[in-house]
Amino acid sequence: MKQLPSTQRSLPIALIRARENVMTPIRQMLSESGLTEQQWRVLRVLDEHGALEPSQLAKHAALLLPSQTRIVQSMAQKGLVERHEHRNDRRRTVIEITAAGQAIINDNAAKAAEIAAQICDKLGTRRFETLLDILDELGNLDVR
Amino acid sequence: MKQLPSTQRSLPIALIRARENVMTPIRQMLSESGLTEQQWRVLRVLDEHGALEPSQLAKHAALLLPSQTRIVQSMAQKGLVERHEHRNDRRRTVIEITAAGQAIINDNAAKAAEIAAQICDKLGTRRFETLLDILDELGNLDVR
DNA sequence: TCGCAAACATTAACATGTTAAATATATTGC
DNA sequence: GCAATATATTTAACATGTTAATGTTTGCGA
Repeated sequence: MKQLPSTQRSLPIALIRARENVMTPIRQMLSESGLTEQQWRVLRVLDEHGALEPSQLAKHAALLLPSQTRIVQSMAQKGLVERHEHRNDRRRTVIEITAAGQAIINDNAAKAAEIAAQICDKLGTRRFETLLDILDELGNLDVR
Repeated sequence: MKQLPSTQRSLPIALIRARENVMTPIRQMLSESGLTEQQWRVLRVLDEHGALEPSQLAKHAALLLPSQTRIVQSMAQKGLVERHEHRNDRRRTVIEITAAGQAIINDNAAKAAEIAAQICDKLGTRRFETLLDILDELGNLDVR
């Protein structure tokens, strides 16, 4: 019978720790704009892909729909995004970034890029790319 | 000026996706015992290290203390863990797994090991070990 | 001995994660 | 044209994540 791996060598725990550490400087940056990391992801995805339907946005931003619903609601209240309904098919709604949201992207893009670059440097570009490749594979594994 | 990386190649998002996928079968297993993944981590750490003070437990289980306080409280109510106070130094408290908690570990250890082994297999042992190494490094990076 | 600082831990408040149930809208079959 | 179904989204309820504020206890110095 297989042995349970030590918690020191547990993949879920290692993923949590890595994420926690990586997010620290990003959260620090975003707190000055009053954004959470999830709100920042929403803005970045909308900036990158343009207006999206909720489910597409959720896939790109790695959010579950119930969370995203709340997040988009509060962001709409702050004027960072807008919702538009399709005329004929009322099931379809798209979410779009506003000028105010775009401004936040513009204000923080350089610093965010620098933070990402620093992590890449400290890890080494080769290891960094390897990590992204394996994580991508892991995210697409059929775990059943 | 550096470019913001595409969200397709964003480390934080990749970490989230990977974790989400890895946790799916584990959550499925735990739901039958009525445990959350965090409660499972607490049990595993206590099983592995014996009684621990709150801050030590939090480090091993990758939990923030406020979350852990609530989790341990609810687990104590269910009889899965117990708190013991030091006689002389009332600042010090240790948290210990109970027989009922130990039973849950024993009931699920084999299946949890199998799930971990499957992921290792599907990714390939070599890539799996590389991933753990890089994640560990990333978790210990000084990100400032 | 009194008061105060340091170290931990808990509580509080709000945001998000997670699962299940409810809603809404279009499509299909009759 | 209407009921049943399928799909997409939102609500609801509870657990956890995150940061700030509040306790609590001990040890130290005036």
